[in-house]
Amino acid sequence: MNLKELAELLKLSQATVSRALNGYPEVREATRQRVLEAAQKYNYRPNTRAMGLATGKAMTIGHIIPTYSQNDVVNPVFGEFIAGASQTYSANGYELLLTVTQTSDENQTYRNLAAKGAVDGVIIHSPRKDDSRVQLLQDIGLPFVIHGRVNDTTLPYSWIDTNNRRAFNQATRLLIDLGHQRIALINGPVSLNYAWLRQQGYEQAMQAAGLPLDSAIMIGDELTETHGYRSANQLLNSEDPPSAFLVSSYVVALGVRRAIAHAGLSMGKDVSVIIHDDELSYFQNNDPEPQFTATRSSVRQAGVLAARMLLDIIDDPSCAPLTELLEAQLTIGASTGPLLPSARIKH
Amino acid sequence: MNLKELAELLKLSQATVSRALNGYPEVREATRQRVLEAAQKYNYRPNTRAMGLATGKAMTIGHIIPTYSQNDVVNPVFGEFIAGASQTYSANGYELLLTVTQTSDENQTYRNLAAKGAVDGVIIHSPRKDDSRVQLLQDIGLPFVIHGRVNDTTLPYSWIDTNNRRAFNQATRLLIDLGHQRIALINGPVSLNYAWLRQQGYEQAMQAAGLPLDSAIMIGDELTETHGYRSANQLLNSEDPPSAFLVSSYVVALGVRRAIAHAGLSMGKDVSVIIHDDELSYFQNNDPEPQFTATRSSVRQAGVLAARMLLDIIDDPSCAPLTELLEAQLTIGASTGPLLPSARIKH
DNA sequence: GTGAAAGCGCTAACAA
DNA sequence: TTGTTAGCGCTTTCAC
Repeated sequence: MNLKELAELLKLSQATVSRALNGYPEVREATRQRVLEAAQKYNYRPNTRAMGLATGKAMTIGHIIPTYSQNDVVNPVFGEFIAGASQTYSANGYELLLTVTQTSDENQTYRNLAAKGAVDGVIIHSPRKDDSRVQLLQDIGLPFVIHGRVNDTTLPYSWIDTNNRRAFNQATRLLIDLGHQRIALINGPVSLNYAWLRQQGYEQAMQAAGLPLDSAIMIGDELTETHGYRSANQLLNSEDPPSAFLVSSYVVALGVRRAIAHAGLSMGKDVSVIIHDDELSYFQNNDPEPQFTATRSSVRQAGVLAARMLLDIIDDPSCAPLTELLEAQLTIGASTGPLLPSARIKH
Repeated sequence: MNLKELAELLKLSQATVSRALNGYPEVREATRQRVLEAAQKYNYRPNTRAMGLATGKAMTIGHIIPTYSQNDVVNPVFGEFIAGASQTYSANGYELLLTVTQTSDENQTYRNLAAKGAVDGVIIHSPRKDDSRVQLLQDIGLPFVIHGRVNDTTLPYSWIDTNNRRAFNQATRLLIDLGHQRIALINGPVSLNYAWLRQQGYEQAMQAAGLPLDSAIMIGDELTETHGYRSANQLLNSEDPPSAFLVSSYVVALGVRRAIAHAGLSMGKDVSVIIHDDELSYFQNNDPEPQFTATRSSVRQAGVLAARMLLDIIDDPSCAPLTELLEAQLTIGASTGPLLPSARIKH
């Protein structure tokens, strides 16, 4: 069923039917009712492409997920983030176009998307510390919001991010308070800005406590179990093994735990582990009630907000960049042995 | 830059330029070269919507992710699956439209997508044991492939799935071989078919060994850490606690481990745990070399294949349903104490 | 308050 | 081999 057929059926012009459907005021109320009913009855939906052609708007937002290596792993939080964004989109009549792209040809990806007129704006994922996409998108004139931030740029842009630096600063302080001096940081790839910020938070806490920084115990790589195992294994077998691990992502932590078990050490006794994960985290301690909070919902909320921001920008492209820094809620999962309730990090 | 402008620039008709670009044979080679160069130079990309309108094809595939509760969790494997599918799509000039929908209005979602002409076909995720979507999509006439299978239907349809029943049958057998008699199954929601199949595999292995089935130790719920903790905690504190856990997904396993620690038990000694996870898994034992295989790549591969199948169906709608059953590769992660190398499950 | 007609950017008959 | 023309389904002036 298309407009023409619907109009013929109603013995009205396409124009009137269109106006009635789109809420234009000049349509007589009785007519509108008639149109609405018929549309309902015949399950009429305006054709997206035709509408887009006529209005010049795609009513579509692109989400672009870069993969940095051939078999790169997709960040598990994407699912939640996108679920949140999707909610905002459908509430506003937008659709979500997902593109997975290799870093090598990512510039082309953005250019194509803009040139094809496939999207009205994009959300950028996994920003690097120094990311040329900010410049590129501003050149193209495609509205965008970054999920995360870029470090090495002076250009203004819109973003939403969790406070990674603060979260890691606090987690490091917690381990220091527990008496640890040699704390390993098992991180994501430091070329990605979130990992860089996490490292900064760690470094600041260490320095503030007068503890030395040792690049040998700060290891960044893809968020895989293998990374966790290899890194922890290597460190535990080194001359001067750490007494604690601060780990990005519970997937990596699975590997760290395995290495600890493999070394015959007892977690929470011989060695402490703190996990930060955007998606899932909990306190592991001896409370009778589980101290658990999933932060999945906050990642989803970030998606909702990011989408909202982007739609606002599209509405008013001249508006100043929008930014949003979310404090991580209870995102520290710990297996530290003598973890005291008072030491718990609330955000 | 659009077709019209490009054609004027080249002093050719739009038709000729279009033909040159689309590889029609009747264009003179010299002309084609001229067109191709100009297109390249001006970074011309045909407008997707206009093309779609003219051809009647959307060149877009929809992926629909149902959420069953308000704050349902998005299955972490979606990311990998979609990354794989995306690869197939871009190689064939298709785009990926992602929709997250509530189960309550999911029928409308599919109807809308079809009526709006937004997609040429869809991939269905998270099929239920008895899923009306098969019937619905066949009624609508929208080509589709299911990621997973539906149990209670006689209708033919196309699907790709991992062999969940077999994986859980083997995992259960492994635990039985290790001497366990009371094995708890901490599963996903049994209304979802994958969980149902996993349960079947478990039940068959138990029955084949002459062991009783006890519905009190088969608990299905959302794949969250909380589910794992609560279920395991309850079972460990019951009159007749299990000596082993077979767990769907490592996220759930995190909770199970926590409950075990909380009960003062030692994992792999007092109690055994086997984890099955489509996305990530490994053997945890005492081998010097980590026995680890990530199956993320196989989920991604499933995405590649599913997309390929769907495009084939769209090409030839009259073809017979395509199906693909993937054997899980080393998808059992174990923490079983006396796990012998010979007991390892290869697929 | 409603209709006729032009046009969004492209493809595909049909002509030449 | 190339050009002309008529749509694809919708919105939006401009008349009435």
